[in-house]
Amino acid sequence: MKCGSYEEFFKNFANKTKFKIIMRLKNKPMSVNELSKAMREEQSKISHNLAKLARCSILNVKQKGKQRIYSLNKDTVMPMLKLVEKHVEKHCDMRCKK
Amino acid sequence: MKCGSYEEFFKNFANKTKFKIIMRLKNKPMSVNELSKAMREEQSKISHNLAKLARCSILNVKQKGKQRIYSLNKDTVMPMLKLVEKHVEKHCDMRCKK
DNA sequence: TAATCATATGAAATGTGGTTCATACGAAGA
DNA sequence: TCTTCGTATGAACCACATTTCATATGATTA
Repeated sequence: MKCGSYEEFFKNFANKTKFKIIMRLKNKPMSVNELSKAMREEQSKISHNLAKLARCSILNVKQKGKQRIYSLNKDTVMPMLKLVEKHVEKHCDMRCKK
Repeated sequence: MKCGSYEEFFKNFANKTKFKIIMRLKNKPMSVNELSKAMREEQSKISHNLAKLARCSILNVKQKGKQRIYSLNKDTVMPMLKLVEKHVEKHCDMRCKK
């Protein structure tokens, strides 16, 4: 990845938009437009965010005609989310939403 | 934890100061002043940051006389860091500093 | 209980990243 | 090659998190 630091890597999980993208891509790879429509967000917003996610190899891209299909790097992301889930289960108090 | 969301949780790793604190506490628990001096940062800065880390149960606190000793929640944090290390090893290019 | 040490806290100032908007680029088909 | 569709990009703007500074609180000891 061209990601310059651990901090940069983690920023991708520390942001609502990026986190939602990650969640969407857990199910299936998607193009920019698909994501944009599914999330009801501007195309450029999604695009900017995808760029940063891909830069840290959290997502992979492949071209398919005019579209770019983004997919999740599950090897890293899935166990990461599991860890946090466990953490929340253990330490979460009433105020915690998720 | 009183941490309201995954995003809030991850913000602690996505910030230089907080990340440095985490790294320091990998070795041994420390008081606010110890950290402050070791990191050459203002006491209040450290204190503010510690508060957020503790709020998400990334750190634990215990009182010891006048001091408050902060320690790392290794159960969650260590495997988390391992995951990212692996990720970096696999995907990191030349520009990557760590 | 006064003084001191260690830490926390609030608000203002500062810094930084995210979104928006306009536009450019690239691929594919007519 | 012109047009259209899909996506990327740059800069200005905005929102929010972080730091700073002054001060308050809590624990301990003389």
